[in-house]
Amino acid sequence: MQSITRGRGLVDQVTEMLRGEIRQGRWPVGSRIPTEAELSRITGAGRNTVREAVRSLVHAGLLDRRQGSGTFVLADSSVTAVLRREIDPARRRELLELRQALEVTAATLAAQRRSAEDIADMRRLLARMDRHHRDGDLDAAARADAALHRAVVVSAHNSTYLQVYEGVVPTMTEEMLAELSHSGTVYLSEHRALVDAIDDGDAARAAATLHGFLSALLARDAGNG
Amino acid sequence: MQSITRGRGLVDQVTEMLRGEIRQGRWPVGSRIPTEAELSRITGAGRNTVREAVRSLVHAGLLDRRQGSGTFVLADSSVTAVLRREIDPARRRELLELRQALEVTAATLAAQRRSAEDIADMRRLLARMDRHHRDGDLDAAARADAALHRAVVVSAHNSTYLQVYEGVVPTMTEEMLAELSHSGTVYLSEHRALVDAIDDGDAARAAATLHGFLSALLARDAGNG
DNA sequence: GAGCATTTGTTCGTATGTATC
DNA sequence: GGATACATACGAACAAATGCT
Repeated sequence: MQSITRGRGLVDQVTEMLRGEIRQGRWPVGSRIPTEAELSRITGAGRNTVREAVRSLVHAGLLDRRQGSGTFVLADSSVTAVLRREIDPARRRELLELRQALEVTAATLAAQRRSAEDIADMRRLLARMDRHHRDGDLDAAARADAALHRAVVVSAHNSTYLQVYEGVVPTMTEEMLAELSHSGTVYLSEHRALVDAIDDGDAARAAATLHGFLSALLARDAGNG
Repeated sequence: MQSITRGRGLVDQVTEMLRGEIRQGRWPVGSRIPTEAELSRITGAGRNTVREAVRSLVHAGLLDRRQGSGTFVLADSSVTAVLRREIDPARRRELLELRQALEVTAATLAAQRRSAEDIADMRRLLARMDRHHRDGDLDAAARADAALHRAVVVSAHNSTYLQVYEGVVPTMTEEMLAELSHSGTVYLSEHRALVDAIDDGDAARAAATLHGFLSALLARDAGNG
């Protein structure tokens, strides 16, 4: 018979198998997963069972099903998917404070653990921010900005941490875009100072730079709201 | 609750309705929700439709279904539910660092925003920790310890923050229990110093106390591992 | 332990809307 | 517009687990 035992929990078994493929990166974010017919053949489960398993991952925010087109990977972590959906963009203060908590500590750790590639990534994103800003492409500049903040968290080398932070990234990127198209400033020098501090391995200075930057945003937000 | 219009996305409508009842506390954590037959009657949707909606919330970690017994509320936030399930207890260092990020910033905010009730809660938990420790009930002492840390985050008055933190609490409580039954020490004076600093409104001292405490745990963990 | 009511678990069949060719 | 395939929703019947008497 098949490798999957028939009866109770069959859907859950298939669900876990799909989740595993996604988590381990064999089906990267953005890619299309095999058709239901193929999945049915691969797993040995009925097509109805496969459909149900896929649906539960759609509910969980990991997959996106488009009729006639296929099923695509939206995120590789349930934590990220749920946070992205649940975080209320209207609570700007709360979001900024969460960023402050996560990023300041991440900057501290990044200064202690950064690799050469980490630094190269951050410098590349800095340059990209600068270039897009000069070119007037504020949309791209905001995305580079968000990517730079994420790169700091990546450099902390803590995957649990990164899972939580990535749930914040989409909402944060939206905020940055609105903010940037409104004010036009990119705070390039502040970001450069942050990367320099991490590069130097100066944890205290990295934390202080980021803390000051986010505090300024918070103070201005309190003034507006 | 509101009745439901037939058409597309009926399952999603029911799901959102159930989620709303849970989020708004009309169905508290631990309580049993109406039977599928009742839900079907209340919403006007068929039982299979209700089942599908319930299933998605089961998968999200908000509900728990027991055959012959009923369906029970497990958590009131998807963020909390997913984090609780996904956080890997084996990654002790990562978890401690996440706690450090969340709790140190929370302590800072708590010192600025604590209410009289917040302080009363924390003092009550401090006393409980002490009492259980003297009585030799380490299990209860560990739970009071975890509850105290949670109370600090509550005092920060940031619900987004609390959602994330509560996902960490169950795993953290387990750790504390293992830790406490191993070492037998409760660090009562450190906790008292933290509460005093928050009570005094001294943000810097509160942050420093908690940062020092968690850093010590991290350092010892690095030594062991 | 036996019996019974309640509740979820599973699987059919059927009807109806909806997308695609 | 018509035909086909698919997705969605409903209902019904029975199985299995639980809790209470």
